[in-house]
Amino acid sequence: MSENQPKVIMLVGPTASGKTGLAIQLAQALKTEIISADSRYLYRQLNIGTAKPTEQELSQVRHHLVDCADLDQPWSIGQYKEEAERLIQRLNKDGKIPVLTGGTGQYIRAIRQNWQIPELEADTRLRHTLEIIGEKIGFETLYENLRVMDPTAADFIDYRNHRRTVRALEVIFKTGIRFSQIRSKDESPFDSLIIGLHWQREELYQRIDNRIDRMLDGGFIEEVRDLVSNGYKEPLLRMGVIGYTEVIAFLDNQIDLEETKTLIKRNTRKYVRRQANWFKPTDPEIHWLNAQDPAILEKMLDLVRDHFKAN
RNA sequence: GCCGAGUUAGCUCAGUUGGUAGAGCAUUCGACUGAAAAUUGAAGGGUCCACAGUUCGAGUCUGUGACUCGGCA
Repeated sequence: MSENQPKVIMLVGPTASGKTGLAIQLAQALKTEIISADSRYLYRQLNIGTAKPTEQELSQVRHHLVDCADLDQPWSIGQYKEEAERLIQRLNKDGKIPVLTGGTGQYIRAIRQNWQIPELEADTRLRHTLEIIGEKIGFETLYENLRVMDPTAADFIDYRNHRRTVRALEVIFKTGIRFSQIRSKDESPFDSLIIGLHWQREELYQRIDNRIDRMLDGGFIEEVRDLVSNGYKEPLLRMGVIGYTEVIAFLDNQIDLEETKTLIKRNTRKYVRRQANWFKPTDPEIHWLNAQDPAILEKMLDLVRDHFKAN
């Protein structure tokens, strides 16, 4: 690793694994700051249901990329990567090794693998049009069109995945270039230490269940009711935020409270399993630590020392 | 005690006129380049309550037993 490579500590793990608290402790010990890698912490309007760090927690250590967007102006992977990388650079200039933490695997991987993301903002109208066409002519036919224009992209996109098919076509139509040609990976410009928090599934599921019960008893329903009355129902449903979707159904009298709880728990477990695809036990770069180890903070500090001592 | 209904995957249940079984949910694994807490693919898992009988062949028909749930006494 070269001397001038900006350094970053990534703290990853599934939802409810304890990242928030440990990141704060770690950042305090290292006198540094936290960069969130959570696609739902970005939005000011989302709080209890996303288990966002509390005011009190946020005041302990400087956090970045939390509460920086509005629900009606959603961020994206491209924007996230740009901002996060800028922050990593800047904090390094101040002599700090930032702690990048969050559960959005795509964001983390984009930085780790230095994804070159097509610089093309989402065109909601075009997407909508393509979806309508897909429904008319059949998504298989739409997909066949993609195969003709960009066979490579068709190879890595499942024809049943409408959303990805539509995005690929969107890029092709708007740029005239094949989707598979504009996206790429690159060597990471950062010297990163990646620490993962490991839990047994059963225990994690239990923690999640408890956390959801606490959210629902702790004002989550009121939070969603306020959002709905402030006109955020549409963006919330479109975005598909676990918890919010189910509570909206509850407020609309489509399901009762018991069912709401069950559904949120079920969907959160599914999310945990999807997250595990981004943070794999077999990933050679992730230093997995047992999340329940009482000495975990010391172990993290050891890892930091060992990893960065060379430079 | 009598009458009725039932017993099939971890759970809830399908299973057509007999040809050794399916769905949803759950569980597990995978994909992911400007919506990603999104979107999406795949897999594992059943001595079909037990025993006997009819039949070339029984989850399916017959008998007996066990258990469950209703109703009546």
